Amino acid sequence: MSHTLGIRQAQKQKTRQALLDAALGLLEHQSLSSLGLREVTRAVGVAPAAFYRHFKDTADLGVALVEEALGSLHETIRAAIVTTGGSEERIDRAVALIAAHVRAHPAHVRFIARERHGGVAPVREAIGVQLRRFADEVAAALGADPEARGWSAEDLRMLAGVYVDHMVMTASAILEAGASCGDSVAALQAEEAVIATARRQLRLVTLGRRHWLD
Amino acid sequence: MSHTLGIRQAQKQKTRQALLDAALGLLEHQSLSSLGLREVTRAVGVAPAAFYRHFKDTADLGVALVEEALGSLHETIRAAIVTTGGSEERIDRAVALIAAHVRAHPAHVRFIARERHGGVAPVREAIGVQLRRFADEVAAALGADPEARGWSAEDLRMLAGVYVDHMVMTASAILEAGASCGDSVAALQAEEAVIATARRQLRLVTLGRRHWLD
DNA sequence: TGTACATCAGTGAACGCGCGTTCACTGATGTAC
DNA sequence: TGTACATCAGTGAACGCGCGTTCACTGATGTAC
Repeated sequence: MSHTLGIRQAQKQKTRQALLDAALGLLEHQSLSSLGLREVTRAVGVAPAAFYRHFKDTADLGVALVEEALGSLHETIRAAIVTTGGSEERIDRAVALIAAHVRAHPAHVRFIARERHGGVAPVREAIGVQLRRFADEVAAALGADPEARGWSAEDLRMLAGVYVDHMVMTASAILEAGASCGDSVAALQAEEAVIATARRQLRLVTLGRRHWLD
Repeated sequence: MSHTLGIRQAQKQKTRQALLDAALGLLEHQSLSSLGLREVTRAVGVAPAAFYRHFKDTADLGVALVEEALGSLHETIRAAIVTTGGSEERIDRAVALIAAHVRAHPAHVRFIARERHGGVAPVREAIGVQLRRFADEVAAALGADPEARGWSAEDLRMLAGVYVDHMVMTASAILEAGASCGDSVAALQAEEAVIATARRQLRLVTLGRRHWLD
């Protein structure tokens, strides 16, 4: 039989998750550095003091949000890496995966884009660490590809950095495109334009990659 | 004879600039959305109410900071555009110009990177408008180059977007590299590594660009 | 040039408010026998 | 199974504090004659 959490632990987890969800919602229109502990507990419907049973302060909650947000992104990246086929199809699938990720987790994407260079150092650092980890993973995958024969480790890392940065920028741009249009038809068109540009940019990178060792 | 401002106007400008400078300093360790009006006036040494003689609120001050920060960046971009020579030299000079810009205006660069996706909508939009303007300008310059024969307007805009985004990312990365090392020798080394990577990335783009119409 | 009045950048006191943090508490859940 | 005690997630009241905003004001600067 599976190990079920005690009722107490399960309830605690539920409250913790409610705090994280409420915070993520509130962060749609503000930065973490201005998010108040009382705002979050008010949104959940618990007493302010209850916050301290789960987090030291809002920066601590922010770090937890980083784990959550980049955990989901990690899966998307892995899925994009294992894609096979010609470069054109791989580009299309990678961009489609990003677009789907943005639609599935818009608040997570916004949070990462906003706090990546935000005013809360521990959160900024947590994001930096994870993105560097993603880049290492992408670099390893690129190195395994026969196309990368003759590439130095440094060049592979550079290329991986381009891909990871491009992914974050594209995700954020898709989000922004969708948000800046009141009309939902216009929003979809704007998103499509961003997606088309992202594909074009990846094609440019692919061409550069192909001629890197010329 | 030159038109000198009245004493009153000159004093007002001086106070206004002091508010902007103080705010920029305070924003090194926080986001605009958590910057308090009283913090700023306290740093300058004027009464809180004096703030309202210059700005409606801190978001309004933030928009003024965008003008200031991107005004200086605009000059750097123009300088990078008019660079001549082989692609390798142009890349070296463009990256050197960015590095010099970061050293000359670190707080401006930090502000733009932080607020580009930050929690204050008017500021985010002001930055977006200006960066799009820069991209238009770069696209126009690229279009004038004989290398761009046969490129569609859309492709030129895409390439310009790559350059502008890369510039902002690189500036922010140089800053971060310099800040994350306590040791100043290590900081310089870290900055150099970022600069070397940025050059490599631009070389990749140049190669892609050269084979775009193949 | 001198005088009388207008302007307005900056003052300082006051306001109501929500903040983060602390504390002793309650009562449901967990545990030992 | 039942009982007695321990744990601890969440409560609610209290605290001191700094916030944004308002207002009548002051006094240097500007202007008209």
